[in-house]
Amino acid sequence: MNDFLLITKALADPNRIRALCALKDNELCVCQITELLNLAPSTISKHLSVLKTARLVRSRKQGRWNYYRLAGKNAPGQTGEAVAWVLRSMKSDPLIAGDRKRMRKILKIHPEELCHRQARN
Amino acid sequence: MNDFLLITKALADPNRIRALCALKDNELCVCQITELLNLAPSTISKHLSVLKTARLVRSRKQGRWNYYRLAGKNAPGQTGEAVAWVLRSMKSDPLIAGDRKRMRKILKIHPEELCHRQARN
DNA sequence: AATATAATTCGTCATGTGGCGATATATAGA
DNA sequence: TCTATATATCGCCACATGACGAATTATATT
Repeated sequence: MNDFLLITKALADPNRIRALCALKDNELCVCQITELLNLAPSTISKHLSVLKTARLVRSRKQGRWNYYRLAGKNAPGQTGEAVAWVLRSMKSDPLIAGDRKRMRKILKIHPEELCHRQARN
Repeated sequence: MNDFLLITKALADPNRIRALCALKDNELCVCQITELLNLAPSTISKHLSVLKTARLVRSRKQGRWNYYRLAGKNAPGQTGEAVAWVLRSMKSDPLIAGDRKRMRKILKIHPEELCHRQARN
């Protein structure tokens, strides 16, 4: 029950759903998700930690960058199933579709350059 | 996205999960769920309205009693799928198992008698 | 019509949660 | 070693949410 509630609570926020969906096709670093959702980096970091605690995402540190990716379908417990459910449910969501479009542009910018831009603000 | 968040938010509370699971095998009135969860009737009513707004349950009024049941698998949108996911996830949960056991006893008491008892407290 | 009562709605309180900026941490590069 | 910087953590605030009891609503019974 506890693990299950970690998952449902993690899924009960629109920005976390958007982040999950953005991770569908790409492994992303914090600054890329920050750019997509237009929130403070600390907020994004917190959201990602909630998703990670629920085991919906995993992360990999490479240098100064922390890359997040979706938990695979072979993930333990109900997490793989949960991720699949979210992605299926959001398949034709207009907001998510817009995010996908914006993400394509963001992906063309190198993460390093992206972080530089954010630092200037 | 909005409908989806109604569902995930509805599922992000342990008492609502317990109520959903209790409805798996039986249509129940408010006083029966109140007896199971040991909360104020107004609290139960609110929880059920949250579940209903998310279309996870339906209700039927019969006299003074309001009976709630799970949304069927043919429910619109993602609700049928969501209910099935919850039930599957909770299949071997000890708290839910205890609830099932207690619910068997509660079901032996006629709802009318149950409400009378609660009124006395 | 008047009363009793199952459930809902409302008002209130305590707690949880999302957001931010400031600070801390860890790592790359000079 | 010292500096720069990508994230994470912390402290704070505004708002959302769960709980209760009181008041309201709707319906059965007298």
